[in-house]
Amino acid sequence: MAVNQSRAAAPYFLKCSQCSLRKLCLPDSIDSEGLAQLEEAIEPSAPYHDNQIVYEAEQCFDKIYAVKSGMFKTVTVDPEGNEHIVGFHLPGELFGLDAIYPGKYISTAISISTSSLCEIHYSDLESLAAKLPSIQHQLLSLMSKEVHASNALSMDQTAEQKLATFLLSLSSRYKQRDYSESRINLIMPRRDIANYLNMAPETVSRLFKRFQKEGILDIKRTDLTITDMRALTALGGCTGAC
Amino acid sequence: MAVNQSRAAAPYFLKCSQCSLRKLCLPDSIDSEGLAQLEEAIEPSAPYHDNQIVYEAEQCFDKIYAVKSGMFKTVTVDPEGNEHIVGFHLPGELFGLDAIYPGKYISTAISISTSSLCEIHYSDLESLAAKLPSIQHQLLSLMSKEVHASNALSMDQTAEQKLATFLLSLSSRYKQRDYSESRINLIMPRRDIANYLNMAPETVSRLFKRFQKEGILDIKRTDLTITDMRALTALGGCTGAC
DNA sequence: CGAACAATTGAACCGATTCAAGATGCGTGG
DNA sequence: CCACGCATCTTGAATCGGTTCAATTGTTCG
Repeated sequence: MAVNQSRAAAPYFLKCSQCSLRKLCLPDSIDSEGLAQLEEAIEPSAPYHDNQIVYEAEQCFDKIYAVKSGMFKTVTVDPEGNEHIVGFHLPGELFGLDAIYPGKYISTAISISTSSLCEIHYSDLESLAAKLPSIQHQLLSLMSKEVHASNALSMDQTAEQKLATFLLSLSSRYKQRDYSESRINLIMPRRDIANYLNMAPETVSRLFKRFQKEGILDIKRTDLTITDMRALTALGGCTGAC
Repeated sequence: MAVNQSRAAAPYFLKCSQCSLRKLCLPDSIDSEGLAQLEEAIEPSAPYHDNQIVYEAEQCFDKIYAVKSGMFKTVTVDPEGNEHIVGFHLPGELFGLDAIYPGKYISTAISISTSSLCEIHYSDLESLAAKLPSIQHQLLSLMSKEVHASNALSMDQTAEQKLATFLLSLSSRYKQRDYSESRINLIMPRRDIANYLNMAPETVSRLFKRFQKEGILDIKRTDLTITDMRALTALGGCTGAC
């Protein structure tokens, strides 16, 4: 069932003033004036249903987004028309930052389930960052983090390692937002997981089966329970920075 | 011969005040006072010989670096002791930015040939960025660019596509710095190219041979000449953002 | 219930790696 | 200046992980 879904509706994310964008001020900001300015700049968006577009590739870059609930994916389309999923975005995470350099979105952002967002104009965020060092630092830090995530994915790994690392990543990201780290709702289809990890859906299926046989996890459709975190970590190898 | 090497010694890079870090102010800064402050913060480093370490993984993060001449590589080592090359850094490029988030270097930076650097303390850069919006923007823009580069590498591609894209990347990066875009000095060993692209050195060798047979390029040891840029671009597919 | 789509499973296939050998280039010392 | 030795690069043949193709089962929803 919708394990995370239900948590996503928790009070914490209900008011935009408390959405994850506010965390840009944290952990060290005591500047309440700046905090107020930040909250002023943040706008809640209308709720999204399944498979709705937030922005499209090539579109002019103006805002960045924070996930309040549900899940989003960002996808690129190469000249031959093949889609490639660049990332999944969980509650509490930002997306759209990769558009800063070209000044236009390079990917298309799409909701995966019933979801909600907060938005902020990037120009507002930049001027706030100039005023508040902690925001500037958090922003740069976040970008740095994204570089790591991308680098980790580009490492040469077996399909087994990639899937293990992917699950561990989801687990730790949910944990960080106070969701369960062992029970995860994989709302995205297998096809999307496979696409993101650059493998065939069949391979994902076979691996899930093997992991289950080995007692590492328990999966039924979208409902995943990690039963042996230690074993999964061992498979993943270099989980984080590496 | 050392095609790029000789260019690297051109006057433009001789004085640190004109090294690539200064470009953080560009293209739009007219704030000469800020420019002076930036130049103040930048320090030239002693020259590096082949295979010397700039910083090591796990070391505390304090400075970022700009390549003045030569070439550097950043490498990570996974738990099993396998090295992985994260990037090559050409004259005019920065490295060390991925250390912002963890607050420590996650890779080891090593000179590939006789090379030189400029350094800047990251704390100085952050405070300058807070004062000068153009620097802040350039910095964020650069980070955004790095995300793209990593994402491009993590795309599912054949060995052929990856090598073509790699060569095109080198070409365009050299071109951007006013070096030749068609004649490139591949000072790094085949082993390193292969490692960076996640393939076996043998595959790199075979591909170079094929590219040569197809009249796309002319390579002898480290001396590469791209003879058919159009064909190479076609092979590369989604070169840039994708 | 039945149609449409998603996930699973099995068998053939292919790209790239691995292993093993040979060729080439390069620095060193005679 | 040539001969030697070491390291890198190249080349060929066997192997393997993962994909592709094809068929089956399972799930969702009108």
